[in-house]
Amino acid sequence: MRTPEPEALAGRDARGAHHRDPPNAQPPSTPTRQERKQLTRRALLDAALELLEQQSFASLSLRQVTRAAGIVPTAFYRHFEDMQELGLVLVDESFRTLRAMIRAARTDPRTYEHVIRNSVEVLVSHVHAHESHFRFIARERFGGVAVLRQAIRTEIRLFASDLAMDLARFPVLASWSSEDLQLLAGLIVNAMVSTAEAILDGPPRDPAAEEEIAATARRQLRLITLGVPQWQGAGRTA
Amino acid sequence: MRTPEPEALAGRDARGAHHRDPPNAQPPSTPTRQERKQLTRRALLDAALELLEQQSFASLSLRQVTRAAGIVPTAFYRHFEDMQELGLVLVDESFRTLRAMIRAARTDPRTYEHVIRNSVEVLVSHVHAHESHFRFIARERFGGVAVLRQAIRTEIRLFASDLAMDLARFPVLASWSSEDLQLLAGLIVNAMVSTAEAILDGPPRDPAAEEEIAATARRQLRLITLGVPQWQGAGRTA
DNA sequence: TCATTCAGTGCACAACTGTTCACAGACTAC
DNA sequence: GTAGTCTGTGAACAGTTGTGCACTGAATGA
Repeated sequence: MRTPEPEALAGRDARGAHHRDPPNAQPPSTPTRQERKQLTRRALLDAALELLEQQSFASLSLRQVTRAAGIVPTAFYRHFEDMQELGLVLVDESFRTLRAMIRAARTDPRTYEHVIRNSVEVLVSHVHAHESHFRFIARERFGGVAVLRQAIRTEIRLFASDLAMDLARFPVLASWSSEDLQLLAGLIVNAMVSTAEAILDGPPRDPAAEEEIAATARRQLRLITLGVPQWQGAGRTA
Repeated sequence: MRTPEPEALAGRDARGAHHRDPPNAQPPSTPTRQERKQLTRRALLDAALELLEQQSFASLSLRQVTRAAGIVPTAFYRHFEDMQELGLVLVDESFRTLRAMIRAARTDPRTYEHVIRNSVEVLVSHVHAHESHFRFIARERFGGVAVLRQAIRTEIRLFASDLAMDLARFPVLASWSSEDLQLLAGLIVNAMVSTAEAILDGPPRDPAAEEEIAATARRQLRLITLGVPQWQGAGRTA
């Protein structure tokens, strides 16, 4: 007599469609077949993402996802070969937003102080805007599923390389070797990652606690940048 | 017809006994009942630890553990109430070795350079000596099991506080507020954690790659310390 | 208009899970 | 020596899992 859960397919923000539609807000009254397929695909991804806030990917079952998405288990295979494939899509999605974030942060590369303040702000707001994505990444970075771990690691490395390139545009860093730049970028990425994790692990909606996390992040970054002018090859002898 | 796997109870290094025995190498020919209980308890913990190298705790089943330990599933309850309880014991064990590590590292607090070199070396060797413990911690720090996450977080916080106290003994840092010391300690712990994770995620037994990780760690720490003399309250305005 | 495509259904199966219970038998305490 | 304690056993349970298969019926393209 088990009641099917019809919540998902209709509910949730189903604005995941990639196709260009006229600036007409309403979704088409009679969606095409492909559109409806994309819709349930999104429903699956969103359902997984929501479930992943409370458990890790390794313990997430195909049936849980389909149940939450409002379809029958076997229909899953119309969209993904595997749970693993779904996981990889989530990794990809998550880093897409991350890249959007850093792109936003590097628009104004004036002084350190500006960049720090700006970057931390952008980071915090983006973490909130994509909480489930960030939580997913944080959780699976060292999680039990090797494929996801590897995918995430390469993405983070790419991210750090991007940052290193951006850093090279600062006058103080112009003369640095790319190796040293990577080092610095790695340090900054570490700080940012742990900041994101602190936000996610902190109290849910506590602006004060959050501002303190942000302040700590700013000060950490500042402390790092204070060492920069003193560097000039001194570290290479370490 | 399923063949029971008798490997575990006898095999593995079963030197987990806490009782004082005479410097007689041989284990007693007829171990007492409590001793044998401790032995299978260790077998359970070790089996779990070994399985956790390839999967996360959330996906680790009671039956897997008992199978690997060579006992029947129901016997598990003679030792632990729960899988969760076993997990908490593992957290405790892991941080016991971590604390031993920092204690070893702080024996020689002379100059930065010495301490950095020394600490990194100690870190690397300890990570290797207790690979499975470290991997377990890294994996579950943001894993799917809330209780473990919380336990690990408090332990790390304790660890950072310990470090902050140690740092206070350096002349350059004598005048720092405890808040600033915590900040610095947090930064260092971050670097060390990510170093440990890099070692665990790197190629298994590649001394060259590992020395490079260690070198990066040293340089990261060095860069951080370079900022320290410049600090003097400058960061508080951030 | 009609044949085809295909997202979603429903049933089935074997495998695995956590936990219960009564029981065996070796160690322990008296 | 004997009664009791307690670790490990084995069968059984209800529940969940991934996946194969034949199916339905609506959107699709000719």
